[in-house]
Amino acid sequence: MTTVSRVKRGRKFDQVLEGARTVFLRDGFDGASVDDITREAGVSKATLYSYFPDKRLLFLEVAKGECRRQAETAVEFDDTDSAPEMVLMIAGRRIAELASSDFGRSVFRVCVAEAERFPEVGHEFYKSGPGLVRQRLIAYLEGAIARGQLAIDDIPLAAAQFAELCRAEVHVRRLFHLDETFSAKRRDGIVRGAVEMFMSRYGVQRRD
Amino acid sequence: MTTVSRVKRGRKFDQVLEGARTVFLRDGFDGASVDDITREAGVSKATLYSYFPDKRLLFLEVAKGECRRQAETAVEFDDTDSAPEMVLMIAGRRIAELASSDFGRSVFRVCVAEAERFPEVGHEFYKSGPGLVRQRLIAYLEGAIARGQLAIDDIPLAAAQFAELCRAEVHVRRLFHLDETFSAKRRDGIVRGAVEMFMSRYGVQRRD
DNA sequence: CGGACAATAGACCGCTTGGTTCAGTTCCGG
DNA sequence: CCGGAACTGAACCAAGCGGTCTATTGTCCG
Repeated sequence: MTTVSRVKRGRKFDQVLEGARTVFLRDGFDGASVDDITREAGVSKATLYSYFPDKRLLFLEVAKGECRRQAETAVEFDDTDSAPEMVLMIAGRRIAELASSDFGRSVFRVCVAEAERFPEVGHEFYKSGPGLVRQRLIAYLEGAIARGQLAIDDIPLAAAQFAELCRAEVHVRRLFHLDETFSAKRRDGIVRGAVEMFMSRYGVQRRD
Repeated sequence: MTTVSRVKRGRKFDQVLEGARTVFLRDGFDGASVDDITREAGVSKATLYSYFPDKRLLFLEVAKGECRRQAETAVEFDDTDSAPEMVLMIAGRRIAELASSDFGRSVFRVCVAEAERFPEVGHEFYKSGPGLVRQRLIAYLEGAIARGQLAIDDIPLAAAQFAELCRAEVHVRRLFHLDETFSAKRRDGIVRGAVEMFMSRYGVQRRD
């Protein structure tokens, strides 16, 4: 049971955080009023302010939490023994999925909007999103090179390129509401294009 | 004393727009107060409101103007007869420059932040930025294919891929303040990587 | 030179915001 | 079932907001 430090101080702590999450991701920092948040959380203002000294800190807490959630959805590389085409296809799908999801879009939007005012949010976002993906891709690519499956000189660049290719169009068009959804099919086409391009540049042997 | 005998109506119109531009790009829509803008513009509130009925409309005007400015800086393709490597290298440099410039970053940030509240701003941004680049790239690629310089099946995808490759890392790292500047050298490296990748996928003949 | 009139500065208004306070209510372990 | 901590709801505050209004300035033309 979570009886240890749980019940100590704050029965409604999670409610507050959850409400803040909803409202901040929907309306941004300025767009969200504290009253909105309390209403959404089903909690009184005094309760909210008993947990968080001010709106700023509450926002930072939420933002960091969302970045952590984002990190959890990031790519992982398990079956590193398969052909790079397969591994990259699966990884690319994850990247494209996040880029086109409502969650990914909201977090991105809010972090971009507030990165000037809250630089730490910007860093956290990068570290838990694009940065983490990049890092894991690099690790995989190094392995694949060692295994003789790929030939890459500038590994960090290659990692960035692949990730960027998987987000091509998807990200931007979702951000600016040019497409409200991306079908798995359409996403797959883009990811396949990314893999083909990547392999034709860095693959050690041609395949038809 | 003003030696200028100008059109009476609108002496300070440009001042207002310029001040609004500065403040909106720096602080966003909510972050910018009308008083900030008048102060920056060196103009009174009544003057501002004699030109624009409200803050919303002023913002829209500024946003559209910035998108237009952005469009002016977009790639153009003149010397379409050179080798694709050269043409793409030059185009890619332009893309990477805009992505890493303060101007490009500010406009992007503000448009992302407000695309929810002002959908037209989002559309305008896409149309005058990534969309325009994409469109011109497509036109160029079609020509290059006709000339037998390239072999591409999905042209729009290829265009998106190239643009995205040129922005790899640059854009994201600037957005979230991981790098305050990108040297021309570093940018060139990324663009060169983009061109190499693009050519190894879509070039009709291999070159070493 | 002077009267008409548009452009201006900035005081002003109503309203919302973030944040505080407090008298009372609910919850829960002992 | 008691006592104290957690929670509530509403009232309240100062500050700042977008937007308006008026008194004043500057300019043009007869």
